[in-house]
Parts: sequence; C-alpha cells; structure tokens
Amino acid sequence: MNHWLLKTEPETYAWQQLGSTPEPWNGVRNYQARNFMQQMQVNDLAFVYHSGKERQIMGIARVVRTAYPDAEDTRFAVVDVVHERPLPQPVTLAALKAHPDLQDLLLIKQSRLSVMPISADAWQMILALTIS
DNA sequence: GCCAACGTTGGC
DNA sequence: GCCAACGTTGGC
Repeated sequence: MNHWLLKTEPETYAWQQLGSTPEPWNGVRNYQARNFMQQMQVNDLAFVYHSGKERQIMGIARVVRTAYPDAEDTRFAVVDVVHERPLPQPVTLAALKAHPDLQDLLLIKQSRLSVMPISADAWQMILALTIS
C-alpha cells in the first residue's frame, strides 16, 4: 500500500465535508499531480491537508476508486475517496518544517504541488507528531 | 499584500 | 523550439 497527501483549500472543499460517501477528488489541473493520482490503488490512505490560512494536515482519507477521467476536463483525472479517520491533533506545516527528518517532503520542497506521495517512514513520523 | 515558484501561452 | 510575459498557487 502506498501513502499520499491531498491538498485542499478549506474554503473550496474542507476535510469536514468528507464522509462515507465516495467523493471525487476533482479539480486537479497539474500533470505531475495527475500522474500521482493515476498510481493510487484502492485502499491506499492519504493525508488531507488544508492550505491557505490553516496549513495543517487534518485527517486521513481512503481511496475507494482508482483514477478515471475528470468530466470537466478529460485530460485530467480524479479518484474517489472517503473519510477514514481524523488525526487526534492536526499536524501543522510549521511542525513538519521543524522536524529534521521530514525536510524531503514534497509538501515542503514543492509547495505548489497538490497531490504527492508520502513515504512509509514519513507517514509514520507524521502520525507520531499527532500524539506528542 | 507581497513575492517566490512554476506552469502555460504565444510571438518569433 | 526557445523564451519572455503572464497567471496561479500558496507560504509568509
């Protein structure tokens, strides 16, 4: 299983709106992000990150349908996700940037990318940050 | 509100 | 095919 991070502006679509009904993760208009989405498998888990004013990881989503064309623009793709579980505490971008072993995160190195893979190690380190 | 990063567009 | 101009994203 692979791990991912999905970025969203909470004013447009917020983590709190995601429930058990499959939600198309649409609106991605970047080929690098699309290519990552096309690698997602059913039951992969993804952090959901709020950009803008919040700048923190809110919770975890689960992929329930692999990539298919975005009806609004078939050059791009969407996957369907559902709510998996919230984080006990959101993990802020500042906390990620302060962690010496997380400096290779694409969230930090490539701030405009909206869909990205998260290594298994990084996934565990980020989860550990929610407990401390 | 500003600006860096970076993707896209269009003239050549 | 190159590159300048421009638009968008997103952190600060």
